Amino acid sequence: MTVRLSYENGTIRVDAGGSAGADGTGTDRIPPLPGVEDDPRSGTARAPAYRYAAIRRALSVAGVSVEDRVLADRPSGGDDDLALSTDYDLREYQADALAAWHDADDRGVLELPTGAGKTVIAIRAMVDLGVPTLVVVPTIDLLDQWERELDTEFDVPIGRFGGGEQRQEPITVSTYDSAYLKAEDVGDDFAFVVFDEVHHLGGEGYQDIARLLAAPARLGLTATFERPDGGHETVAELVGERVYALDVDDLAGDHLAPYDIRRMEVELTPEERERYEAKQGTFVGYLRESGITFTSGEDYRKLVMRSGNDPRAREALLAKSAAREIMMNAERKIERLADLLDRHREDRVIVFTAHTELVYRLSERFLIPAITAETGAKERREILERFRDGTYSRVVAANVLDEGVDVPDANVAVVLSGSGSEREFTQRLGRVLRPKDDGGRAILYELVSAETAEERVAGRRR
DNA sequence: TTGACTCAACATCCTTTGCTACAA
DNA sequence: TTGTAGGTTTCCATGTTGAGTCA
Repeated sequence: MTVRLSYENGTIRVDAGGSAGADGTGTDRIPPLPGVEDDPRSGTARAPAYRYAAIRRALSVAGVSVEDRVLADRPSGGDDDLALSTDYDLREYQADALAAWHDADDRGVLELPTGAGKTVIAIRAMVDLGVPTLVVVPTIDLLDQWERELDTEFDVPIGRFGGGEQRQEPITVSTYDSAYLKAEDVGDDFAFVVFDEVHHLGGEGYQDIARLLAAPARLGLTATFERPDGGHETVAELVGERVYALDVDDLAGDHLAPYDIRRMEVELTPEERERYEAKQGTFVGYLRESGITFTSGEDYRKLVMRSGNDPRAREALLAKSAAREIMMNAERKIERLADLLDRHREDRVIVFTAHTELVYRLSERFLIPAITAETGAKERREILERFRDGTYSRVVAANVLDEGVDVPDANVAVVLSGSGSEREFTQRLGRVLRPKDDGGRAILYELVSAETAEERVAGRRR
């Protein structure tokens, strides 16, 4: 018996070759295959495309002969294997990471800190496999960076999905958004897919990108694999398990700058304290009265749902939000920031906050260029360029510089306020860890309002 | 080509206690 | 007596991004 595999709209179609089975599906003699189910509408059996590699393996184990048309139906007829080469030499840990990935059948996630050279490993993997490859990235900025990098490294045209262009080549870079829109059409055109910042793939909609692609070889890159919502388990199913992990401390002092984290507590002013306690009291009081207890973030979502038709729940959430704003934007943090900026007059400083309004206040008060979501692409480029060439020695930003932006190196970071997200914290720290020419240490200051919920928030992210 | 706009998607959003009704 | 679920079929607010549309 021969089983025929082909790609159809994001699925792998499975037909028993030659004669159809008695039930008309043509699948009655096929051994059980991972993810394959009967599809009565088309009278065949099929599985989500991401199961392709597992199906191949199962058929091989069962000793079934296979007529595989999945990747062969590409425009080029499958004859487009690429002769790629690279001049990059991998560092020892990069080579170890790549070897671990190959050992896992060319699947899996590498968790390495920002600045560890994840791109280089991916390029080497592309050279090793020499097959059509799709690279998926979260932002236009990263799209540009990858395109430049691949263009310099390889002697083949680089395709691009995103930022207003839809140009496909054997090696193509795409945003997650464009990949989501095109995955069904191009799902059988690539034998290898690289997901940069792969934690994004845990998002509800983005998961479909990986499901619709047939590419048997899959590489995920991230600095922070685990997601608070457990989405990394889905990522592991779609891309492969985490096969190699290093954290910042494994590389600090060697390939990354040595660093110190200094937490500084500031007191709320009496007026802030009064407002904070009132707002926080409204929130906690509501929880107590309505018998709501928190064991996880899930419970918070339930409260949010409840607020849709319970005015008191809504009032409690608004009070919580106001309390958060008071502790995060405390007046004495700004005074402390003034001291720090004074102390680090000779250094390159990035100030991070959680609220845009505070960014503009700090920008006015200290005459520092500001970057928020409202800052246009052109202006943002100019500010970062001047920060890079030394015209500016400090920048204040909301959450925009956390990820996916090529930020010039700094050696001091001041986190005025942030979420409890471990990812956000790791990314912010990563902004000061590029090795210094003089071998100097990087410093991250974390300003926390004493005796507020912020102490717990700050504890959660570390 | 650029810029302004809208829209959709994603991420974070959290407390220190122990009620009430119902099923097994 | 003990164990368990708890509004049903999302979304209080803010920040950020990419895609698409239109002038």
